[in-house]
Amino acid sequence: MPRAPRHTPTPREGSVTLQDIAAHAGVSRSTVSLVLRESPLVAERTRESVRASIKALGYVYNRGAAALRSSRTHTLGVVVYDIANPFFGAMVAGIDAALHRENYVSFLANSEDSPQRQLRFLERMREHRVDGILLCPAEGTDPALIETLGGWNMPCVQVLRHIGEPPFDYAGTDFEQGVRLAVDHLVAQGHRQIAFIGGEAEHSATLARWRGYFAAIAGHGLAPRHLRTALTRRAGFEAIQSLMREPTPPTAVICHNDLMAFGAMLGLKRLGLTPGIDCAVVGTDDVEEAALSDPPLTSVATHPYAIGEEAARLALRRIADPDGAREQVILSPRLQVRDSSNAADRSQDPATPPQPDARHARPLTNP
Amino acid sequence: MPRAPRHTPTPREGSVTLQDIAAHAGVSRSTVSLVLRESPLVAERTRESVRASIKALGYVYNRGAAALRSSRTHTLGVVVYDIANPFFGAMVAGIDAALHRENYVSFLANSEDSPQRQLRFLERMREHRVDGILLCPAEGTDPALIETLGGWNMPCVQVLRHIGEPPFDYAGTDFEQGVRLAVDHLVAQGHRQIAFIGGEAEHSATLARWRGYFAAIAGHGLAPRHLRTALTRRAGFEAIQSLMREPTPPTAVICHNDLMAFGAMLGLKRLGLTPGIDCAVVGTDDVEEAALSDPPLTSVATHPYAIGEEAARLALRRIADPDGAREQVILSPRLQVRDSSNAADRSQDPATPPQPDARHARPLTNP
DNA sequence: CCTACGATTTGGATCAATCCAAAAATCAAT
DNA sequence: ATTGATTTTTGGATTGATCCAAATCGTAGG
Repeated sequence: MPRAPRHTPTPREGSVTLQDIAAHAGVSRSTVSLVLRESPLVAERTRESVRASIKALGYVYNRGAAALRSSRTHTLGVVVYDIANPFFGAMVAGIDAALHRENYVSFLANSEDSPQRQLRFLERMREHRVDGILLCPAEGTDPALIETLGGWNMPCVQVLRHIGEPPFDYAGTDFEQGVRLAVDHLVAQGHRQIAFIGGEAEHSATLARWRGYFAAIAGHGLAPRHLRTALTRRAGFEAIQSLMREPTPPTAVICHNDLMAFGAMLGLKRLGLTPGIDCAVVGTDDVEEAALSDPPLTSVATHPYAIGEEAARLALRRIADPDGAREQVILSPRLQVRDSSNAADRSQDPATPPQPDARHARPLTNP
Repeated sequence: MPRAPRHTPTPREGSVTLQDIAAHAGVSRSTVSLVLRESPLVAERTRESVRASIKALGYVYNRGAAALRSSRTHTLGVVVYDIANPFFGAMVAGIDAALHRENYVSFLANSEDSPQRQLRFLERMREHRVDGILLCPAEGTDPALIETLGGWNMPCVQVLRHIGEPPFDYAGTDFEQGVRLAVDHLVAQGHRQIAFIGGEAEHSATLARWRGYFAAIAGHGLAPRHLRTALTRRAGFEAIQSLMREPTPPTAVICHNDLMAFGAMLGLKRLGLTPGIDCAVVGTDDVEEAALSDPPLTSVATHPYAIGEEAARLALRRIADPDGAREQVILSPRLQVRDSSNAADRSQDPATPPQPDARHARPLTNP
C-alpha cells in the first residue's frame, strides 16, 4: 500500500512525521524538532503554531527514531530474581514511580535466580540500547559481570545485593544494623538466648546479617547460636523445631526474612508452644502479611519501595553523568515491634489489624 | 571525537555496525543483514564467514535501528494496577517467561489503579512503538479506551478484568465457576447459610463472582446473603463481625479474594470464634500465604502464572496476525480445600506446611 | 542606509538497520 | 558454448528523528 506523497498530510493512514508537521506549519523539520524538545531557541509564535499543527495532525513522537540519532532511549532495564515475591513487587513499584516522574520507562526481567537467563536478558537490553541497568544479581552471578557491563559502557546500579569490587553504584538496606536493632530489642526484653536462623549462600545481604548478629551478641556478652538454612518458610518451620529440642533452647529467634519467621511461628505451634510467649520471633522485611499473622510479627522493616526509588534516582544520575563518583545509598532499617516479641504487652485482643505505614502501603486488592 | 573511517574497523571504541562487518567479511551490508535474520537465502559458506566476522569484531545488533525500518520492535507493554500484589507478581512472572521464549522483552508499568497514569503510560508505549499491549485495566477506565487503542492500531490483550464490548482478546479465569465450586463444596459440607462478601466496584471480575454466587445459591434452593465492601483485609475483618452479629449468622463465608479472607479469619478470632469450626471461610486466588495462615485457608486457585503465559501467547498471536479473530482464554479455577472449610478433618497438627503445586511455586526468598 | 549582532530558522548529513528490484554468480540442459 | 533458470548477492532508497554549521531575520546603533 503506497504512502501518500508528503506534501499532502494523511491524517488517517500511515504515520505522521516531523516532515508532515513542518509542511503543515510552514516551517522546517528542524524547527519542529526543537519545539518537541522544548528548546528555548524557538520563538513563541512559531512554537504555538507548530504545537497547533502537531495537535491537528495527531502526530505521535517516534522515540525509536530519535534514539537512533541521539543515542538516548529513555529506557532502563530492571532485573530482579523473583518478581512474585511481594518484597520485589514493592521495590519495582518504587522504581516505576521514580522513573515515571522522569519520563523514563523500564523493561523488566525476572532472572529466576539463573545467571544464564540474567545474562541473556542483559545482552538483549544492550541490543535495545537501554540507557542503564538496575540489577539485583542472581545467586551465583560471576563477580566479573559488573566489569563486563562496564566494558559495555552500560551504567549499572546494583540493588539489595551486590557483587564485584567496591566502587559501584548501589542501593540497599543496612541489614547489619537491622539485625543489631533486633538483638538490642530482644535483650531489652530480657532475652539472653537469642538464635539466628537462615542463610547458607554467602552473598552480601546474607553476610551483612551475620556480621550484625555476631557483633551485637558479642556486644551484650552473650553466646551466639546460629543455624544455616535455606531461606524458605519450610526451613524456618524445621529449624525452630530442632532448636527447641536442644538442651538449652533459645528464648528468641531472629530470622533471615519474614517468610522464615512465619514458618518458625508455625513450627512453635506445632510443638504446642506459643510464639511471642514461649519464644519470641523476629523477622526481616516487614512484608504486609507480617501485620496479619497470628500473632502479628515483629520485623525489621527494610522499605523496598524506598529502595526502589533510590535505585532509580541513582541510575538516572549515573546516566546524566557517566563519570561521576560511584555512590552507595544505604537506607536505615526500622524495627517494627509487634506481639511476636512483646510478651509483656501481648493482649488477647487484636484490636484492629495493624496497618503498615502509609508511605509504603498499597491496598492489596485483587481483580 | 571523530569516528574512524569505515574501512578500518574499530573494535574498541564506538559501535561496530553492519557496514564494518561487511567490510571485514568482504560482502555487502545486505548480506550481513540477511545472515543476522537467519535468512535461508544466504549460502552456507558466506554465512559462516560472516558469523566469524561478527564474532571477531564484537558486533552488537541495534534493535532500535532495525525497528525503525521494519516497524517491529520485539517489545510489549504490560500494564498492571498493583505490582506489589503477589498475585500480579506471579502473573508478570508468567508473562516474562512466555515472552522470553519468543525473544520478546516487556515494558512494565504500575498504573496504581489510576486511569490517568495508565493513559500516560499507554501513550508512551505508543511513542516507543511497542508491538502490543497487555492490559489489566485500572478501576474506572473509560470503556472507550479499547477502541482508542484499536484506532492506534495497537494490538491489545486484556487480562483478568475486561472493559468495552466483546470482540476483544482476553485471558483470565472463570470467576463465576470458581465461586460456584466454593458454594458446592460448602453445601456438601452441610452448610446452608453461606454469605458472600466483597466487591463494590462493578468491573467484570466482580460481576462474574456475583453471578456465580447467586446462581449457585439459587441452584441449591438457599437464600443469598451478600455484603458489598471494599477489597481490603480490613473490609473482611469488619464485614465478618457485622455478619456474625446478625440474628441468623452465616455458617460459612466466601470472600472476593484471599486478603479479605485473612481479614475475616482475624475477625472471627476477635469474636472468640474459630475459623473453620464456628464459621467456614473460603477465599479466592490461592496466594502462597493461604497455605500458611492459621488455619490454612481454603481458596479458589486462579493460577496467575498460567494466565500470564496465556495472555502473552495471545498477544504474540495477535501481533503475528492483526486481523485474526479475537480470542478469549478462560482458565478453569480449582478449589484448593484446606482446614478453614473442612471442620471434620481439622487436625490440631499442621503436619508440614502445605506447599502450593510445583508449577506455580517459587521459593519466596529474600535478599 | 548600512552594519553588526543576537535571535531564529534551516538544509543536508547522519544514525544503523531493512526493503526491494536488479545484478551477478552458479548450475543444468541444450 | 549458449541459453535459461536458479541461487546468491548487492547498491541505493528508505525509515524518522537529531546534529550542526550556515543562512536568514529583525532591529538597534552609527
